[in-house]
Amino acid sequence: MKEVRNTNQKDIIKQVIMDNKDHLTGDQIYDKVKEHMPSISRATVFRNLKRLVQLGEIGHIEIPDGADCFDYRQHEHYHFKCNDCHRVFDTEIPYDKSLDDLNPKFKVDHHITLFYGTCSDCLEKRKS
Amino acid sequence: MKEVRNTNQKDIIKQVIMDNKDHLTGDQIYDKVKEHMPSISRATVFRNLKRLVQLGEIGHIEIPDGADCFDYRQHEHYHFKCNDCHRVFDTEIPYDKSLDDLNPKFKVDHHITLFYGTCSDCLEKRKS
DNA sequence: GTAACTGCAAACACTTTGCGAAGCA
DNA sequence: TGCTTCGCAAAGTGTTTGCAGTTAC
Repeated sequence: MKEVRNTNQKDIIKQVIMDNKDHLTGDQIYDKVKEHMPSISRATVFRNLKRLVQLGEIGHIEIPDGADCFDYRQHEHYHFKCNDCHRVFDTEIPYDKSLDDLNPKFKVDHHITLFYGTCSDCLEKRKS
Repeated sequence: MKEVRNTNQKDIIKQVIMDNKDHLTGDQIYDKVKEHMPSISRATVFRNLKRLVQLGEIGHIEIPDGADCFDYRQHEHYHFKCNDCHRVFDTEIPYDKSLDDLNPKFKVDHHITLFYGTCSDCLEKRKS
């Protein structure tokens, strides 16, 4: 088992994610972390995000088009992505683990569902 | 309305997708098309794939990690991606359009669901 | 004829990697 | 001390774009 060390940069990255209720991309996290530690490098952010996901300390949202997102939530849930502003939101739809067992051909580990459409903010903007 | 022209390269790209029952990435399609037309450029392949998707002539599978795939079928369905060989397969699970209406906060257009796990081929290989 | 399409190369967004230096246990 | 992590720059992957020349209608 590989030893895991605590570093300042890791703490700050974690803090940024915890403090932020949005879903941030790696790059957005990098920008925010740099406010607290201007010398940090992008590679360090991505490396730590990967480690934190593996440790189960943060959640990872896989997005087909564009950058993957990270959030503080642990339990699985579905997401919605706005085609206009490209932001990612949580949905209220409950995660249905039983779907994984519907496929006899594969040994399914988990699944993701992503809804596409227009968020309320962008619907508003479109009217005006 | 913009005029759409038929070109040789577009026909070949379409043919490659129709002939192939797998789910190919843009790059894989490029490789196959080049067998028939060595002078074709990658940009042309991607441009035509995009057009064909917009015209509804081919399907587009959005994959979070790695390259997007294209296939010949029109109707929506879910996919499975093997974590070992990274191939993408169709699932038998019926597309549930009604999920789109469960979210009052957003105007949902469509959704994708992607299952992750191990395909039967890779399960076999793992045993040996 | 003229708009759409092509090939090329360069740019792009996001992420990973190699390497020597720094720092935690 | 020794292994993890860091910062930097460079590479990698998948895709798009700008442009000048070519082609379909």
